[in-house]
Parts: sequence; C-alpha cells; structure tokens
Amino acid sequence: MTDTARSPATLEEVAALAGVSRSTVSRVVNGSTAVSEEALAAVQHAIETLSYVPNRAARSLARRQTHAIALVVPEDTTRFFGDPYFAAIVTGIHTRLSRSDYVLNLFIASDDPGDKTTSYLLGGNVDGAIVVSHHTSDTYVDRIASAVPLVFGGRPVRDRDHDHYVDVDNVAGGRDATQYLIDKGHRRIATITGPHDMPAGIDRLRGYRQAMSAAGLPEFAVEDGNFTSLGGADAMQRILDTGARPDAIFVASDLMAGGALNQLAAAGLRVPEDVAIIGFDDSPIAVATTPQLTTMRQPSLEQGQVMAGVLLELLSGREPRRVTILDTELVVRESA
Amino acid sequence: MTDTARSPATLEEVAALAGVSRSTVSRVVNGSTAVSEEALAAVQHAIETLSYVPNRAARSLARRQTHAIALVVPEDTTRFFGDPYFAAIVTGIHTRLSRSDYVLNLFIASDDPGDKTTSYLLGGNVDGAIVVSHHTSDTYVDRIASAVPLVFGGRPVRDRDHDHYVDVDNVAGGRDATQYLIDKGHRRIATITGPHDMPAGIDRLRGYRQAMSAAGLPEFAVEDGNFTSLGGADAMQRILDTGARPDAIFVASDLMAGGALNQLAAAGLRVPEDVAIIGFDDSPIAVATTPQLTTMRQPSLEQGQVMAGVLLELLSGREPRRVTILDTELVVRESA
DNA sequence: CTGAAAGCGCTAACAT
DNA sequence: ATGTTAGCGCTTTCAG
Repeated sequence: MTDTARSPATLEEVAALAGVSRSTVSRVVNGSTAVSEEALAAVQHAIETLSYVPNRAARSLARRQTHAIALVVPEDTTRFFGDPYFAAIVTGIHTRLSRSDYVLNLFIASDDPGDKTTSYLLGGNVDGAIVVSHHTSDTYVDRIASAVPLVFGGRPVRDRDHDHYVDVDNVAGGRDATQYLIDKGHRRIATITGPHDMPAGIDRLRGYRQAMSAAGLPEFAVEDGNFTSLGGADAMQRILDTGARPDAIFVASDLMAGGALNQLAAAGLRVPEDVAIIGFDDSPIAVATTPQLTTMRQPSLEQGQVMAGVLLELLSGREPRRVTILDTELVVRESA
Repeated sequence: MTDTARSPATLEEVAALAGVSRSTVSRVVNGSTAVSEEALAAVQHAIETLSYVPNRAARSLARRQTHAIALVVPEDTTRFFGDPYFAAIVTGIHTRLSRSDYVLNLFIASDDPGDKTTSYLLGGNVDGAIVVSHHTSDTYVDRIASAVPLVFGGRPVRDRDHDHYVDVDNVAGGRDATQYLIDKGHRRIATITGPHDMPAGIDRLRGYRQAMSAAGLPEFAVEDGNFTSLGGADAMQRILDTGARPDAIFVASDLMAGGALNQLAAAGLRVPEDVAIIGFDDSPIAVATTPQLTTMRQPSLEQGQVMAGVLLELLSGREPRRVTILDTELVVRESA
C-alpha cells in the first residue's frame, strides 16, 4: 500500500482539463453567476474527476483573509477546561462554523506579552477570534482586539461598551434559583459563590442578594468556592464550621455543588431533607451526584453557536447586536 | 479609539528598513547561519521595531506545507465530548504543540464521504492529523490516512499494523482494578462495561476476565453501560433486577460509576459497605460523587502530549515508535 | 555571505 | 461571458 500521495490538483489543471481559463474555473469555484452553462458543466466535471480542492494558502494570500478563526482560551482557564461547560461551548462553535467555510484554530494563551499566540493572531493569521474570557487580568485581549474582530464568551470583565459578547443572564439565574428555594419555604439560605474576579461569579451572587432582599431575608452565609469541586467542598466545610445550619444553599456551579454534597454527607446531613441544594450549569455532573442536582441550566451549546454566529456576521461586514443574553432555566431534580 | 489596524509588516518592509534584501531577511527569520553579524543585527532590529510576523499563508504557499495539524473528533464522539477525558487530551496536545510552530485545527467529522472535513484534510490543508478514534465504522479515516500522516488516540479498531497510535494499557487497567477488588476479599464481582465496538470497552472487560479467571472466580455479572452516566445507571439496575447481589463492581468508566452509584443508593445499598465500586479514568467526576470513587487513573493529558509528539516526529521525517502504551494507576478513595 | 529572479496557487481588476 | 495580467508575501535556487 504505497502512499500515492499525488499532490492535489490545481486550478490550472482543472482549467486545462475543462478547456477554459483559470479565471473561469475560479468563478465557478467561487459561485459567480457569470458563467455559461457549458463552461460550468465542463468545469464541474473536471473538478469532480480531479477531486480538486482549492488550496487554502493560495487563496488566503490572494484574498488577504484566512478564513480561519481562533478560539482563545486563557491559560488560567485551562483548569476549568475539565468543566463540561467548555466542551459544550466548543461543540456549539464548531456546529455553527461547520455551516460556513471557516475553520477553527484552538489557542491556549498565556498572558505573556511576547506570547506566541498573541503574535500569531496579531500577524494576521486569523480573521477573527472568540475569547472565552474569565478573568480580570487578561491584558493581551486588548491587543488582539486591535487587530481582529473579537467576540467574548461571557461579559468581559472590563466592559468597554463596544465589545461584542454573548452571555447568559447570570443575575436572573442566581435570583431565580434563590427564589425557588424561598418559594419552597426555606429561610436560612446560604450561598457558595464563584470567584469574585469573574463576572459569572459576581453576577450569580448578585442575583442571590436580589432575591434575598426582595423577600426580606438576611443573607445567611456567603462563601467563595472558586468554581471547583474542592473549592465547593471547602466552602461548605467553612459554613458548617461556623456552626451555621442553613436549610438551603444556592451553589453557583454544579461542580462546587458536588463538592458541597460530599461534605454534607460526611457531616451526616441529608439532602434535601436537612438542607436543600440548588446548583448552576446543569452540567453532566448534575446527574452523577447523589442525590441528583436541581440546578439552573445554562445553554452552553447555544452560547457557542451564537458566539460563532456573531463573529461570522462581524466578518461579513454586517453589524450584529453587540450583546446577546441567553436565558437560564430551572431543572428540578432531587437535591431541592 | 480608532482601530489603527495597520496591515502587518511584510518581509519587504523589514528588508527595506534593515537595508538588505528580502532573501537575507528570510534567512534570519528561518535561522540560517549564513548571515553576517551586522546584517543579522540590523534585521533583528527591523523585525523588532516593525513587530514583524511572517505571513503564514505566504509561507505555506511557498513551502508547500501548512504547519497546521488537525484534531479530528468523529461525530459519534461528540456526545463524549462532555467527557473530561477529551478536555485533557486536547490540553495535552496543545501543550506539546505550543513548543512547536504548528497550530491546531479542530474538526468534528461526520462519516459522510463528501464531508467538508475530509475534503479539507485531503486538500492538503493540514500537514498531519490526530484522530481520537473510538468507533468501528469510521471509514473516512482510511482516506485521510492516504493523504497525510496520522496518529490515533487509542488503538484503532482495525489495527492495520502500520498505524501509529498511543493508548493506555486498558487490559492491565481492567485487570488491576479487578485484582484490587479480589485482594480486598470480594468474590461476587460484577462489571459494567463500555461499548463492545470500542477498544477501550473491549480491553477493560478483557482485563476483568483475566483477573477473575486467574483467581478462579466465575464472572458474576456483565452488563454494557455504554460509557455514559445513564448507561451505567441502567446497567446497574439490570444487575439489581436479576436479583444478583454482587459485593463489588468494576465499572469501566467514572461516568458510568456515577450512574451506578445513584441506583445503588436508590436501592438502599451502601457503598462500599454493601458493595464496593471501582471506576476507571479518574475524571473530575470521581471526586464529585458520594462516596468519592476509587478508580484507575489514565494519564489523558500525557496521552495528548505523546500523540502530538509522535505526529511531530512523523512530520519531521523521523520514524517514531509505532505504538506507545501508557500505564494506568490505581487511585484509592472511598468507594472501594 | 548576499541579491536577483522565479515561482507557490489563487484572486481580481481590466480588457475583450 | 471569458481570458489576460498582475500581484498576494514568502522561499529558494542560482549567480555573484
């Protein structure tokens, strides 16, 4: 089985076979209407028999655009890569892109100013970028933004009111989750939050506070769980250690809720009987815990799709809406 | 803040500024030694002040190579994308690649013969590909393989004894996990398996069988859990429904183990007291369950790195070892 | 050690 | 409707 890796056919060859000029072939390849029936047929046939696929590099060079878009994941975020949330985002982006002829380049970027990723993007090697931004400090984002159109996943920490982004309504999500607990008759409602330098963390806490104060309830306990399983467990333990006995907890992510569940079990507390738990995300982990998590679902797949869609519009010169906010949805299972 | 998106500097401009020819600049950019001290210094300075970054398209066109590699995820696999295993693989690949000047293109491929992904890869748009292959039916892989160097994540289903791949030792992993249970004094050991068309599923079951028969123990119960949480739960339920009462279960993935745990809890069975559970993967989910999972860790991040490394060697013309097998490792937590 | 020149495969005016 | 002609930015002989 010798690799007869014949180098791919070129426009030139197609033209020769079809008996037309390169221009004509180029026209049909690019869907121009100004081509006669016969020429079209001949070219299509030639393309078929030669299995012609346009050479991307040549096309990029001539058109001065790459038809590639970058997905940039800040390095700090890679520890969250294990979060199914990302998988859904990526899948969503890819789904949307597969209907276009853009390809997706994946970058995991450090904040290093001399960074390879940054200079790559700045070097005109992609047409646009999607940044799944989580943290406050990402200065390189500004530099990228000056070179190519950008869309953010999640509200940028420093909202410069000209950035495009798509986010879920974290405030409403936090509020609704907490309200659900209140409606169930709970009064001593604690919360385990995400980090305070991430909008998602900040906003969900804000939602909790809104619901609590609207109900005339005092904040019972607020602990930072850092969006990780371990962080959630630690936060739970800290609450327990103070001697506080909440009858319900709004936990700002399922991963953290999972961790909290462990501590609760270890402490001999039953969920939801002794304390109700509501998570956030509706990640796969939500059905793997015991009891399964009641949670606020965020449409991550859709978020990915929309982000890609917005970027595509930007690239096509249209002016899409600057911010898109997706709704969260309560998913009731066992824990609350 | 007007976007002064000046188009990136070109070789030509660098050459002009440095007072040399394009060739010379090209030489220093590509690390040729045959350049005088002065020329070198001048060029480096020019590059610096112009923030010159080579245009990838132009370079690709001239060199006839793209410096891009594709990560191909079969579409069937996207449902497993939620599996943290993938996240780790991707991170590993990227880690290795970031030390090279290759970029990563992400593809989620359907089996459609006229598929965009396939023709893209066949069109010479990437220099090589990594296929995270899981299923039996992926015919398009053959076509890709005929066009570019390939490395597989996991043993290809149809091992054609010339494919490069890197895998973990699933047989040994399954065997060791089962043996651990045996050593703990368990005798009625069941197993929940992965799908029978995936090598990982097949091999882990094989390992279970080896350990059981070596210990002179009969297979207690074998149910297919499909590598998903729900599948694991169903399989567990089927075992329970037969009236069988295993005292331990080797579950071939953590996700499935999570599902099984739920059924066990619902049935009023305590883990590990009534039945010990050992999972596989050491995925993040393993610490989110109650009790936390004892499991066989597979080094997914390393697997990603090695895959990328092998492909890079292939691309550089060297001949790396054809198959690399990584070890699994027992992680003892609470469930067994 | 360095420069000139000829492409790489494609697009995009500009003619015709 | 179609062909001709310049490039796009870089690499790479080939001379010098």
